[in-house]
Amino acid sequence: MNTKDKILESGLKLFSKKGYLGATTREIAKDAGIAEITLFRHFPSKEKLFEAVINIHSFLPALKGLLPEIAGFSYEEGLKVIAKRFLDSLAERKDLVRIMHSEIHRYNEKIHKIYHSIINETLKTLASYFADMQKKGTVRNFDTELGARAFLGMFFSYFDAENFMMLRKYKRTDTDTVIKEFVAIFIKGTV
Amino acid sequence: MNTKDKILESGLKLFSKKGYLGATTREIAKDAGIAEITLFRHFPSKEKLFEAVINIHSFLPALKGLLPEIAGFSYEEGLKVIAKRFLDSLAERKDLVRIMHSEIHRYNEKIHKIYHSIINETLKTLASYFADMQKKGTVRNFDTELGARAFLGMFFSYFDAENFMMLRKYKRTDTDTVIKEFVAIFIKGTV
DNA sequence: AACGTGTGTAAGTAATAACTAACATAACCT
DNA sequence: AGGTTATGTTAGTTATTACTTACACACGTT
Repeated sequence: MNTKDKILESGLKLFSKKGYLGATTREIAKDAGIAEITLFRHFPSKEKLFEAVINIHSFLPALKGLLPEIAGFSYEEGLKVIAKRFLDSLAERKDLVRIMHSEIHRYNEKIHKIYHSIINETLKTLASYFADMQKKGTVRNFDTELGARAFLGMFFSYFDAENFMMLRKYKRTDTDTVIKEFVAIFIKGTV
Repeated sequence: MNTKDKILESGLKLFSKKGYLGATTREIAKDAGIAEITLFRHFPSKEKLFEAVINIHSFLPALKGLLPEIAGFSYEEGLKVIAKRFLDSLAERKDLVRIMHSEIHRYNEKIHKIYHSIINETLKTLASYFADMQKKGTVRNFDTELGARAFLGMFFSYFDAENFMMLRKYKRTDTDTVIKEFVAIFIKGTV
């Protein structure tokens, strides 16, 4: 791995562990196994490094291409797949989600934009799925965007509690149970 | 208001706005309208002040005595009241919730306790309400604690987005709509 | 061999932060 | 009146941190 990537990796690690102010450039450099000045030769400032860390892990929502994939599934199976994919996606980007969650209100528009694009795109994907289901007559009439928020909200909140609040009442192995129960509630609530 | 309270108030305000590291003692003192050294005369260190701020606002949620209150209500009305009360409760403690979200990793134990007291008590209240409803035959059989998490998760996530992520797609005045829609989904999903 | 590029080491600067020392003032209690 | 208490003012100290300067080493290319 080249120097720049090492710095980015250590940046992600330490920013997510200690926050933007808590992580020092010295520490990041040390963790990356390079000299501090080398960090500044690659990134003009700590802030630019932070941005780079965020941007480099900014991903296209994995759920976007999901609609065609689940087109043949039943409503229940479709929702289960979406829920699972959503939780997996969050878990993969756990560190990033944590940074954004904790730094978002004191850090400027760039983070906002990225966060928006992640959440909004997911919401829209889901809302359009619901709209399709309404056209087909599978589900009743309801505000599709609110429905999407309700659905993802259940799972995001679960993820949040599980990973950050350490409310480990239900262990990781029970994720499938959670998905099943939440999806069941939602399905009966919308059909 | 006496000096100590002024310091605590400014502490809450600035810690929640800028985080523990981001808020300086000078700034807190200035905001409280006192000399910096007076702050240190009341609190031996910044960390002790932070603890005091957290502890002073740590209180039991108002939802505990809610069950008897909604005993005569319909299932739908009961859930609406609980949702509203939960959202109001979060809104009242907005600053504290924000602190907990951003500083939870640095200060595990204390923040944990508070978080637990707010969320857990609400969860239990709700779960026991569901259990009652199951006994009465109003709702179907489902895991009451998971149901409570699903229900509150929808609203917590909504609150989170509304207040911290600034996903202001729905304005504050629409809260009633959100409650109505979420409750409708949940009711149909559990009856 | 000469040069550019990427890196390291060592030392340092400037700003800021937590926290302190010393002394003054004003209010209140006995 | 005298003493205690809570506060202010001013000017520190000490530690840390983002960021820099200056120089040297190693490597590959020409």
